[in-house]
Amino acid sequence: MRGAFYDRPVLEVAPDLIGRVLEHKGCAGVIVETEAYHHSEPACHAFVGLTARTSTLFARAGIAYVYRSYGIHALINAVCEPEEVGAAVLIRALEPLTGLEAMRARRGLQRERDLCSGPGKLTQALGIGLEHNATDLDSGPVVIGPRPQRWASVEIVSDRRIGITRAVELPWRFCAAGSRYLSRPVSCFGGAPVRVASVR
DNA sequence: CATGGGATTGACT
DNA sequence: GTCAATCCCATGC
Repeated sequence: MRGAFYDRPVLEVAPDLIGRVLEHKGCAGVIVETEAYHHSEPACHAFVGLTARTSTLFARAGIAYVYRSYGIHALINAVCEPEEVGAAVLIRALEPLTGLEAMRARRGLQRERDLCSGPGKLTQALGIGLEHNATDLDSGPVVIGPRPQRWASVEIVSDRRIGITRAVELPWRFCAAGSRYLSRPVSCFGGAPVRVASVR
């Protein structure tokens, strides 16, 4: 059923998104880094409860939560869990797959490794903006699709989340082990393999 | 209505 | 390593 993949505990969905493909208007990349956010912890926007801003986080699973960060960047999340739970997975980095020239044009640089190696970078590269807030991630225009064959099995490591000041101790960042396209290397404090994903 | 703080990035010392 | 850009929105008066 609609959004069923996302209507689960956010700590299950976040690692399950590693290896899947984020696509918009012919530009696509493999998700190699995610972070989980849940209304029970203060780093999550939904911690303050239901407001105009967080209404998307408390909406149905399977839609995008896109918000402006530092007045400049658009960050995209996948909304998870039932409607009474404010939770989402932040997409933090992609390995570029298709539409690299359009990505280079939007980013204004050439180096493949720099195109999507950060949450603000990947939205710029794919042309994703605030207008995509609350849009459906199965029907588009921004779509998350299944894992390509070579990503059917991928080792995932967990780590502390990046760039936050509260609930810093939670190991809710998930990365494809050994990926060269992460926003930052995996810290020496995290790094234990959490699981090997299998085909769904 | 005024204020302050970011789930960031890129330029610069 | 430091720091500014820039704007949405939650909060408080």
